[in-house]
Amino acid sequence: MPTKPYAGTQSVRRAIALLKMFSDERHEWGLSELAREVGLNKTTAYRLLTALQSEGMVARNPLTEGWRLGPEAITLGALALRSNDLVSAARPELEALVRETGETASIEVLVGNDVLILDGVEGPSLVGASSEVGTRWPAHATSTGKVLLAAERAGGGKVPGGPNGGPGRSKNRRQLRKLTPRTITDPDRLDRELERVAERGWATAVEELETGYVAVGAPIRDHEGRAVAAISIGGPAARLTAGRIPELAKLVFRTADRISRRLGGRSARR
Amino acid sequence: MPTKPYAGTQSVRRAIALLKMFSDERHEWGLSELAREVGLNKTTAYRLLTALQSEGMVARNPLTEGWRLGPEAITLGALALRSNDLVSAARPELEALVRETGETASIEVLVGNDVLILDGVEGPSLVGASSEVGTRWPAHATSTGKVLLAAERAGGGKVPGGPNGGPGRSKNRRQLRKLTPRTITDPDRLDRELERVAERGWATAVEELETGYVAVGAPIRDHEGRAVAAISIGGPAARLTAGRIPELAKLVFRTADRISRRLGGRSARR
DNA sequence: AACCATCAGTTCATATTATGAACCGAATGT
DNA sequence: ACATTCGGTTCATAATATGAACTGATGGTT
Repeated sequence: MPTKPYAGTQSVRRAIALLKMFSDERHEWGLSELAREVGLNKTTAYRLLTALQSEGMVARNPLTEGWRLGPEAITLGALALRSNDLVSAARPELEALVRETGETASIEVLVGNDVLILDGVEGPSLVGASSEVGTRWPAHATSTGKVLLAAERAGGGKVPGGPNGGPGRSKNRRQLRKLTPRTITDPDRLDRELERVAERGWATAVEELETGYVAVGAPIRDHEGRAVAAISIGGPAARLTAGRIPELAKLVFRTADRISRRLGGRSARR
Repeated sequence: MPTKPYAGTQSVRRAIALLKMFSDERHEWGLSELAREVGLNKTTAYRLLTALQSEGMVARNPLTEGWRLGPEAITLGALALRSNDLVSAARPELEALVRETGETASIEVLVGNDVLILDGVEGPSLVGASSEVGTRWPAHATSTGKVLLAAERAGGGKVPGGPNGGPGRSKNRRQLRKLTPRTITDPDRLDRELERVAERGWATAVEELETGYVAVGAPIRDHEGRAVAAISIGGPAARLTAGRIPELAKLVFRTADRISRRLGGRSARR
């Protein structure tokens, strides 16, 4: 079996790969460079792009003639977001949490080694975290990510950078990015941290994602007790002091539990 | 030329067609029904779906085993939205407009025969319009849509239901949907309305989209004077009375003009 | 001004790739 | 007990996607 990474349609995966090349750093691509970057023949890239264009998934900047994401991507994304039951179930609880704590709250899911922000409720403070829906952060540096990774780990799943990746799991061995001086990048340390998180049921991220930013997260569980999402509150380190963390953790934990029950999930107590 | 609607990759277009089957009415599909609905062989649909799944564009509901949109769709959509320069340019102006008028404002683009909401700023009133980003409305029943269609028309473009569709333009001849008793559904009447809109530079939609809802819209133009988007304010008919329309139109028009200039566009004066 | 490099986009012969009829076993309904 | 419908798989076939080579335009360099 030389190279057959996936059964299925190659051209479709290639097309999606093209879409994924767009990022906040790079809204727009020229054909040649884009093709080069994804490792496709220019002709192939061109054909795939025109196909995507005909469906509105990409569009061309009339000025620069560059390729960018199209309106249909927006439509689909918004729809995907709305069809996520988690968001609607969590919204009122998040709002309540913000009222209680005065900090910004959000709900996130694990996708790959990142957490994806599904929804956010801004706190009243001016110095607050701005949680942009749809953005992603490295899981190992966030409270929500730790909570979800801890659940993965407990379920025998693979954890990024983890030392216990099964045989042949080379894809997973990639480096844990250091985002601040306090980001946990040592796989063993992360493993121990996750073990602790799994035990107590909530996680913190103290200036591990961004200097000066602190967050506390807890898991939302489905009817089988699997952690399907996590919520957190976050704000400046000046307000989320070590002394206040336990109290906040309790609130976040309880809110997560309430959302779980809304979804027909069981209590977070293991 | 028998059937060769587009050059390009068939499987990619089919895959996107699958994605587009998801809607607010239908978050989730079973394989067979979905395949039947898009007119694909079940095997083909299955393969395309697994390919999309491997890229995270669709995901499966672990409970029902049904197919739904995946997290990657959310990521892409949010990114597409952020990479739209219009949104960031318009935001502060829309906020100012809301402060001035007390009504809800939004910015929209034309995609096909619909307008797509790119961004919205809610008014302070409780009885307000809720403008959900990413949703679409039939262009002919909205103020923004009329503004954009009027520009199409002026530029010799095709207009939905329009009598002046070029020869062989059958796709375009489809019926104008009647959403309220006041929706314009007669192509000739719409044509006259668009002519008027093009002349004066702004449009209204008085209980044409939804009974009790009134909106006023004006176009945003790029450096070549092409209308690339439109903004509007909208609210309950009780507040947006006929007497108040001209004054509101002036405000909306000026705001649109200001956004155009922010984008390096020229003044809306033809 | 001649040159070179790089761009977007097109052509076309090739075989790789996607395709769909038929099939399987499991649920579900009658 | 039988009939449907489901999700999913197999496999021979040809239709489809592929990429090397080409065109023509643009822009920078010497």
